[in-house]
Amino acid sequence: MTLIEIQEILRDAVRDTARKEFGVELTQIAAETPPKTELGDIAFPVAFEMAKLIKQATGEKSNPREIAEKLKAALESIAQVGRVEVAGPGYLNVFFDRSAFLAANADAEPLPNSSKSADMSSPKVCVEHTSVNPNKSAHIGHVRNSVLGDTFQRILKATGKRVEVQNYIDNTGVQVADVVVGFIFIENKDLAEIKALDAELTAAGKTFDYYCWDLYTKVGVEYQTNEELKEKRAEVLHLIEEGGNPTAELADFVATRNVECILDTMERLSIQYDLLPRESEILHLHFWDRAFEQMKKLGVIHLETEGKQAGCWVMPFEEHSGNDENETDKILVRSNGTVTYTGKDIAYQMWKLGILGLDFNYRHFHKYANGHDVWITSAEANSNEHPAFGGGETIYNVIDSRQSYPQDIVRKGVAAISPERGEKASIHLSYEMVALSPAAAEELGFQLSDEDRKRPFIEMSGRKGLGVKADDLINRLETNALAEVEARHADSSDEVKRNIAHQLAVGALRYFLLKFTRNTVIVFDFKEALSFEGETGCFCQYSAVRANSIFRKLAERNESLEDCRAIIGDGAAVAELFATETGSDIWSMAVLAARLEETVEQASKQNEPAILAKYTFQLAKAFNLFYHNHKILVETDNVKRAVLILVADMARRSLTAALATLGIEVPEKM
RNA sequence: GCUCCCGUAGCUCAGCAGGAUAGAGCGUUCGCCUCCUAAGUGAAAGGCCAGUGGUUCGAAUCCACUCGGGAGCACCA
Repeated sequence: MTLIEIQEILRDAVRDTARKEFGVELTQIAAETPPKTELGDIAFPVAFEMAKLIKQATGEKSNPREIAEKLKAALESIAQVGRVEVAGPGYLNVFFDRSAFLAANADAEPLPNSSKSADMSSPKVCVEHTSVNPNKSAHIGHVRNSVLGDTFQRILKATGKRVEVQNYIDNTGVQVADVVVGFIFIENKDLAEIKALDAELTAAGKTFDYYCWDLYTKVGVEYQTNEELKEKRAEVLHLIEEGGNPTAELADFVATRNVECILDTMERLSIQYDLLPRESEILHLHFWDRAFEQMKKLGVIHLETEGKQAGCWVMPFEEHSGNDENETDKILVRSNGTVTYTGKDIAYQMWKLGILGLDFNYRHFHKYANGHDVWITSAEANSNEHPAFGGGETIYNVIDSRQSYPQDIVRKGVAAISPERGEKASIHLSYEMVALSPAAAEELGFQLSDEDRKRPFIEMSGRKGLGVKADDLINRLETNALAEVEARHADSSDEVKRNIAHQLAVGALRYFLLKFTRNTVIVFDFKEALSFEGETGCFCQYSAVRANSIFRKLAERNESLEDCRAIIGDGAAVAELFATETGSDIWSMAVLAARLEETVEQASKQNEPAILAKYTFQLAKAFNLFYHNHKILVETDNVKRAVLILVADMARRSLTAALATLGIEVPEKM
């Protein structure tokens, strides 16, 4: 019986007793973890609420402690419960039958639902993340998006959801046009020359996306003084959108090469995708026209005939309070007949939900080293063997909080077209940006104005070339980690050492980005991001590595977990052990390890990966303490030794599963 | 002008379907490797939870207002 199951039984018992004994109907019953193990394993502060409800119903005042006493009797009759205490003004503190719990959970799967995620009958959800404009390399702000999205999809899978991961490619936008302008009009290169340049860069160990990063900045600077060049941008943008011309072909090469580079960067962080939907296909397959038809038919959009918006198709949007300058209605089709970004996004969101009535064509894009396939949309139907994409029950869009307003419009627009699915089918997983401290910006070599220097943080900007590039940071982390590994395991092979350094770098970066809750602005600090000590991914990995080394030693001695279970027998001696002070200490490790499933559920429900990150750290810290306090292998009391081993095993399996859900691997040694 | 987010230890952050003594990490000071990995660990110091008022048996947590800081409100994407 898992912890979640026991909790449900307890809740039911509380609810039944409240109804039978007091005539009170409880809807939600809050269960909390007491601050200390001495105060029990689960606490219900429910008697206070009941006293209030009874007073409302009958007008009679009742004593919370007396209510708690009655509930106590009901809960104590449950098999999994050892005893119940009424504490303080009326807390109901439940203590499990510890030895029975250990026997039932010692070999339990820490995340029992995760296997269901591969089952085609499980509900499907889509998670869109990354979506970096394919005109330059990714920076640390993009990585926050990707790590958040990737971790969240892992959390959803751990709860048994079937997940499709999409990375939207805006390959026809102005950002791509700007780099194309740079190649054609500043560098005077044609497609063949760009391909040659790409080959040169690759041969020199450099990357195309880094080259574009600099070129993009250069174009931005040039625009400030060169009006002629700015006019070229509009021309280029138009040619790209139209397609079927040399400029569009050049742009496609540039965008695709950048996508490949960004996918490489993300793969270094264990981030993979299922599908890359592109804006070019949304245009060429006329997704918007279909959405437009539906919206007109349903009357959720109308043609404005007078006023400032005359000639535009607009969607009423009352919730947004406009002022004199900003209208309250949102324009979806401009007076010149072109569709706005928001309009396209509504059509795309409809496709994701499977209510557009159109589909993309697909072709295979790339096979990852682990065999996973990623597909890309295509205008031509040139592959008939592809998985079914889109049509998710719920859609999670990982997009930073600055886009809350447009996301809100998309959600409301889609809900207007499909009221039965409603707004709840579209979830904006918003997060605050990663910014630079003024000091960090200067460390990167940027000149700041006096005004900027006084600001709490400086926003990163791809246009200005201001940002910490993802690969640079990963490289620095790997270099630092390698030096540490070198110092500890000089005799290992280079390949082993590099692999460990890589795993540590990934752990450090992912944990660093996940420990902050979504609505906290991360003011990037090199020292903190590069740290391997304290509250870091490395700390958690180290804890797991130490745990594994215990079991490596055990295996060398030909001892197994089955032996431990045999030693425990009927559990009478275990119950005696858990009743002592040291036993209580051991118990608290076991019960914390058993809370992983509950924590993952909570992180999923609240759309907050940081909850899992914090738990993982807490678990690692608890294990370090456990490891420090109990010398497991040399323990002479047989029963205690067996219990220590079983609990250590629970902890390391929970820790490993928690880390895996965060996208962090456990190195073989550190 | 309107909307949203943030304000908790010297610094960076958790805690916020109201509940037990407000927690971590970094930094500071003093300790711990004959023993399963010291990337570890013990202890100390450090708090009017921005302010005011309200709701409540009970508020860091909910409500209102005020003050600071940030983001957003396009026929841009």
